[in-house]
Amino acid sequence: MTARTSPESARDIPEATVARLPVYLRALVTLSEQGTGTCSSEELAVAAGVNSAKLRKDLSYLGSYGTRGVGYDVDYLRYQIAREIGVTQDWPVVIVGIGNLGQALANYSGFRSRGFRVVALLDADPARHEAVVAGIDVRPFDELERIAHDHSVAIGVIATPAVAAQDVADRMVACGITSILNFAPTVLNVPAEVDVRKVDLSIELQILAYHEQRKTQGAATA
Amino acid sequence: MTARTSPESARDIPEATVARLPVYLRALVTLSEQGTGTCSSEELAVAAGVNSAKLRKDLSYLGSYGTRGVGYDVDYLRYQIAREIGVTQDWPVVIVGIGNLGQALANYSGFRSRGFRVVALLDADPARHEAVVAGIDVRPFDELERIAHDHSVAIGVIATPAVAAQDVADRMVACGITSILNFAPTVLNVPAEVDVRKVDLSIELQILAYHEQRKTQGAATA
DNA sequence: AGGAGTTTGTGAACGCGAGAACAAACCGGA
DNA sequence: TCCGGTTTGTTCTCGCGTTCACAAACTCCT
Repeated sequence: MTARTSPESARDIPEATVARLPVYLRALVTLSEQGTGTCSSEELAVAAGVNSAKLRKDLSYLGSYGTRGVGYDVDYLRYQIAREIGVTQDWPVVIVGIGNLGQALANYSGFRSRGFRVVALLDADPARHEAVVAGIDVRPFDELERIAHDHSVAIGVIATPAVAAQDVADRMVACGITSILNFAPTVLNVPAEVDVRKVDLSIELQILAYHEQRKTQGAATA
Repeated sequence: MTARTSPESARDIPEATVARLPVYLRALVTLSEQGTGTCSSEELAVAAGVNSAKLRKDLSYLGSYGTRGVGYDVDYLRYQIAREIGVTQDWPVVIVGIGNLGQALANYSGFRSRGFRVVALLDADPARHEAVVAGIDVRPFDELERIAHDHSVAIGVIATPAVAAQDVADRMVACGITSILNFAPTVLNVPAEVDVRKVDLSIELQILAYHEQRKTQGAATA
């Protein structure tokens, strides 16, 4: 029987809620560093930039970690969310494509502090194999299989040009990587069991441009 | 009278559709470069990684640009979407915070090719003011007001550390900037008329980690 | 010219997420 | 122990987005 009621919550959390949990977690870390021991849903909601009703509903999917009339214990809730997301454990990550963006990612401190450990930087260009970025040697892309196997890597980051991204993704999937964060501006084709999240810098700007155009349109047309 | 039925479509496009239009645009550019003159909704949907029914409904908000029994003229549809988004015009953009990420953004060719022109790179750190990134001088942050005014900048990009982000946002808003793309891992407080879009690298990884944990959980518990 | 085949555009049903509103539960003081 | 004040957890309703399914419209072939 397939774990019909797993002991520790984790039934099925709505996707929209999952996307907000890291935001709550960051807000809690900030509150904790400020020395706040307890906070209400209203305070935490303001810190996270959301509605307090939505926040409470989100947290209710994890369980009842608050106390009515009091609020939430900051450190306790912080741990519970971290455990739910899975950042209490250590996630080995490999980054492929060490251009400007890849280097920025490798240097980003927000990864390590949240349970992600960059175990390798790979690039197909031999000219980059001499480099050391963020204290890590840049290695040839061909070593992907060995590294992924040795470190049991489950998460891969693609920061290559668009043309190379699909090949990289195919190789990653073949290595047993089942979660991919894709910064290349292209649509990746992967098996259904592999999760892909896409971050496209120019798309975000275009969405802003659309709204900006609508704002100024009225004045210009008049 | 406030343009009650503007001649060229643009009634009110659902937010979810707006977010996908840039994806369609990129797929159309790719098809056009491959020499494809016409495509069906099914072909375009595959290229964009979406459902064909959704694609057709999205396009229907712009108008009837297809031909039944035939499909869409690639270049024509491409122009219509580009015009709707607003990338047929030129958008001056200022980037604040020229660390690793800011440099990556400045060098990103996807901006210029889509109508965005980086008019200035600003940084508060004097040590960076000697640098030239992507052919553009890095200038002191204090010049924001002058540059924003001289170039009529409406869109700003924040790539600073989290602690500086709110100050930068405040100054941007005071300059008349009404659209902000925020890469700093913090919640920005801005007036309602200012659009903010957030890109958080570590949040995306955390979402992947959550699903990854769920995948392996069953096997580990058994 | 007419019919078979193809593809768009849209009406309708369905499911998910957001927000309001409230009962249940807790704390502190008398 | 009881009561007022506070805050959580949850129910309910509403609106948006997705998907199905099909009529309308176009092309091509005979």
